[in-house]
Amino acid sequence: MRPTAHTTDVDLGLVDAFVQLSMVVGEIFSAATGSHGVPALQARLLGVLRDREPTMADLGRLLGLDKSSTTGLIDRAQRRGLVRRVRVPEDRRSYRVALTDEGWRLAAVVGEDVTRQLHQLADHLSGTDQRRLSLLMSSVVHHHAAEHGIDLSAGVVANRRPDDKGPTEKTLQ
Amino acid sequence: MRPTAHTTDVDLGLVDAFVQLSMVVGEIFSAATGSHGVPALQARLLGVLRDREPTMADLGRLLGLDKSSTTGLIDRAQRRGLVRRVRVPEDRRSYRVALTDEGWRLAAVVGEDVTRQLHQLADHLSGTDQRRLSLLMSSVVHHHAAEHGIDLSAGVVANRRPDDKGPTEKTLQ
DNA sequence: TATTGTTATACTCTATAACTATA
DNA sequence: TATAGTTATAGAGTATAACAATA
Repeated sequence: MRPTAHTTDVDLGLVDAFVQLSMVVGEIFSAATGSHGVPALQARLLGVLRDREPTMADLGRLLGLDKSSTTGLIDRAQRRGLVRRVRVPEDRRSYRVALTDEGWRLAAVVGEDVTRQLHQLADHLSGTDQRRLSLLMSSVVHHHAAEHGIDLSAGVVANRRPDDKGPTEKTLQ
Repeated sequence: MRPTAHTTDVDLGLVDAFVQLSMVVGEIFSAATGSHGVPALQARLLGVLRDREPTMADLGRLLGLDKSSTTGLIDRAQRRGLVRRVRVPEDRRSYRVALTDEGWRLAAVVGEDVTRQLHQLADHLSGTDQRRLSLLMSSVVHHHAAEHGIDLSAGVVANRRPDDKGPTEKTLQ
């Protein structure tokens, strides 16, 4: 049960390891989505929309954005043809945001790319250490979410099963 | 040597744990630096400058920025009174970027704040699990840096010893 | 000619305040 | 009045291309 040989690297210390890992992951994420022409936040949006068709206000809560920031995000994503605004009949002030066909396509390919590249980040670790790292990071994330009343289900680009097309599969093809 | 009780939280999986942890750390970092009126990138700049007095080109390499982005960053930081441009006599095209007194002061208080808050992020884990997590994340960072020829010494806001005033201590007070 | 750095331009992303339309 | 969303504005951060000054 001792760590694999690689974990004998110099310890950065908890705080620097947090910060530097976070920068590495952020750079990989941005580079992967950018290589498909999708800015990082819009890629995150695609991931969130694979699971739901939120209103603008819902989306602001899920992504932690001000309502005006949400408007701007959806404007830009709509200009790229990734999402559309769908009127809500019950409340004519409100929209639901949904993926377009192009949005579904990009969500899939970008999600696969991000998943593959982030897996490579840990492929030098033993299976045991990979599971250990995953559990410890998950524990930190859950602990933080619980302390701040955050809904973890918002998800990211990478967290969908490949057969899960989401609530609007009728709009596909 | 079994994990502590908390690590029995639901496993997000390696990829989602990477992404969500990276978002949590990024948010904590931004909020901590923002509470002192310092935008995140400028805070990272302060951390880097505690260790050296780089030229604009050095800085671009250290932070992974284009030279035009570096110009913009130093312009903004200078406008806040955090850094100054120092002429290099040997090459009159070049500047060195150095912290001002206010820059040194803010680098210290912001660094302490970030360190404290990021430590809290893992304070529910046992000492053993904290060390394990630190080592595993360090291993991932080192592995990634080695594969991409990256200089890890760039550092972050948090990685200085409190007694290390850096190369320009004569300019303090 | 090559390098250092700036400027012009164009995006993305973020928030505050004022606004419109609907509930 | 309160809520959903947009607009106006301001600023941070990113990059590409054209440029000036120096090596």
